[in-house]
Amino acid sequence: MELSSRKRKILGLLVERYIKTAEPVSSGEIKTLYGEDISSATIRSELASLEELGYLVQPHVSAGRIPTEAAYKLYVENVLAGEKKEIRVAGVRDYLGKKIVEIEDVVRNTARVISDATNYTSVIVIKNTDDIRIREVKLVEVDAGKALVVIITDSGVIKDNIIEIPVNMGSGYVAAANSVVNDLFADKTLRDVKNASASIDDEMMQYHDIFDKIIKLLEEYASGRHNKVFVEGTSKMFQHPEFSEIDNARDFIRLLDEKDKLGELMTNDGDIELSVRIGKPDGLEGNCSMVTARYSIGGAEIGKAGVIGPERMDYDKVVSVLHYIQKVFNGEEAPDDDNNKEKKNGEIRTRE
Amino acid sequence: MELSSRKRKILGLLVERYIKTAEPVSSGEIKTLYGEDISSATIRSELASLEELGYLVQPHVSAGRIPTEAAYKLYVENVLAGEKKEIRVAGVRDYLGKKIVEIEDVVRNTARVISDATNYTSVIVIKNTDDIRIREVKLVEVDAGKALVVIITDSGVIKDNIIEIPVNMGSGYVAAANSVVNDLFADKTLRDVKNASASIDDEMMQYHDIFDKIIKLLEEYASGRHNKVFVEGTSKMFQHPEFSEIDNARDFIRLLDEKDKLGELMTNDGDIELSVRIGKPDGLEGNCSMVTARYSIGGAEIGKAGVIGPERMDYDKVVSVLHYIQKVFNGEEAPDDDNNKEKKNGEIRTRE
DNA sequence: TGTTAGCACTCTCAACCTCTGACTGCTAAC
DNA sequence: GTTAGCAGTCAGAGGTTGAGAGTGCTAACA
Repeated sequence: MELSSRKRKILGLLVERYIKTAEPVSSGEIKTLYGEDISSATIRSELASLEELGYLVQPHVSAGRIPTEAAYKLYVENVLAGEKKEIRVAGVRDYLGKKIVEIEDVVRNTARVISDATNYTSVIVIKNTDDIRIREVKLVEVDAGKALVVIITDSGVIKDNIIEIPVNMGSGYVAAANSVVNDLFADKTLRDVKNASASIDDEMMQYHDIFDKIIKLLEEYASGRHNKVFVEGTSKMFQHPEFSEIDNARDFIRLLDEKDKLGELMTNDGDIELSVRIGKPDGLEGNCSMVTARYSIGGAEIGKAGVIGPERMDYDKVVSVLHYIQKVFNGEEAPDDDNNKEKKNGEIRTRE
Repeated sequence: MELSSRKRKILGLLVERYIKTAEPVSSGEIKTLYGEDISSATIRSELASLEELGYLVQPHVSAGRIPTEAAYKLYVENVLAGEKKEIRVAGVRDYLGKKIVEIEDVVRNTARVISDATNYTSVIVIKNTDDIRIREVKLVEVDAGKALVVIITDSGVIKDNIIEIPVNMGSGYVAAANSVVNDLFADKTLRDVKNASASIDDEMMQYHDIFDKIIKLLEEYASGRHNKVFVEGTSKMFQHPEFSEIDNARDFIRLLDEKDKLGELMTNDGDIELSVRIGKPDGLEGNCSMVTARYSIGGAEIGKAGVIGPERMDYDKVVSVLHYIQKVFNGEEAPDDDNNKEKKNGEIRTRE
């Protein structure tokens, strides 16, 4: 169904207004915002028609209209199709200057920056993909019978864990195992390694046990069940009126609290560069929306960075911030001029 | 001020009742709980007197009484002085069986167990103390000019971080630095190391830079500003009626969200084995109390494990659970019999 | 002097009403 | 197709009322 240009403009104005005020928008308000001369009665009949099409609802008969999820969807399509505003965020590039750093620190900082810039809660998942290239695997003896496994990848140290090793094997054992393990793993992707696990030859049999353990570790790592999830700015939710509703607040906190589910939810949106999920239809309880961006360091996908907030989210701003962060991560530095273009009005273009 | 035995008994019953129901307790209710024959009028006059002493308040004139923070304090003293119930928690000993494991996993698991057992939100802080003994420091070259520092202590791998190292120093450089660093650091406490940092002799000067960086890292680590804070079971708060009040919920979430402050708060209670902080007088906004227990692995203090919940918290249960966890951590396994003693009644004994 | 029964009093809470203001949908005219 | 005008609807604020809960006080009693 193709919306008329006037309907699109009215719907766009209404969505933006509602995002700003969180109050139902009346025909009179839109008349003021519209610019050209048009009566509120005309707008009312357009609103009635948009309501029939499923883009608007009235909380009650004498109230203004609020957008439905369908309206947000249309609005977001428009935001994504349009040119992104450049919202440059202070402090990101500083700590990203040094390329290889402890990845968790980068992530935590980034999450905080995103949350502060958007005023929403931000979530970052370090995705455990098969495609990360292992640069080196180190075995470090830590205690009798225990060794620390450090896996160094293209994008930093992403995993360290303790495995048990045979005791009383002589002083050279760990060093030898180290070297053999490295031969097998270095410069392969996790995917390669998993496939190669069958082809261990006789000479290596004495390290079989260690191989098995490391491979198990890698598999567990790659399976995605151990996604690391970082949440920052939880309390920012209370700045938004929908979460004064205790039920919404509870659903929101529950979503963040179940980190496994959250990680799963964030990573299961396929190969989309920037995905937006809105409310119940997308599986989000408690009047929530979620915008997630895939991000990479040096070409390899590392995970997802996202923002969780009310359905009535400032998608334009959030998309811009995430887009900027994405660019910085990929090393495409943002231009240095400061003239942030403002969109003229909120007209929603339907996709042809 | 010494409370009469009857006052103590009444106050104890009232506190326990209120912990259970979250409703103001009336004189009639206490009459039922009291056992011996006593009229509600008598109880009323005792209640009036306890109110005058600051142990009780009335939400309004025709309501029952609720305990003040002072009353909780008295109650908690009684709980702490008494014999702890043995609340044995399933699942703790399993993963604690293996002594050296990735410490973060243990902590996360423990936090979850505590939260599930108590039905409150649990927090664990890995405290960065000067007293942990360094067993070994490993330098692992990660990239040109970058090395991973792994510090292995008595209680596991507690810190890993990346430092920059000089480039183009030849293949043996890192290995040599490794050995020199180890000579300096191995088998010392963080405190020792900090004091020794001045005494670097000439022969070691070429590694001066690396020393400095590692020491800086250790200092930063020991300064407590980088306490690692783990929170589990945030959404459990919503099971307790005080957090239907949106203001309380907000204060609670804010407390958990500011991890640095929270870590500071948890570790700044001195050398007390088990500390209880109740409400505003103890610096907790939003009708919160916090019970924290010092815990150690193999004698060395690792950090604090705690529970955060409403002032009206089941202190008895929480203290018991934390006490049990503490014992398991210290390797004193709990006895295997199942007869959990129930306290007879809630009489509060004032300290002599 | 401590304890008790009885009663008047106070206050909350829920139900119910009314009034006002906000917006709408509809209609008739342009 | 657009508009002015108007009747209709509803939420929310404010006020009233009655029931229920629980107290404090008093006077009598052991």
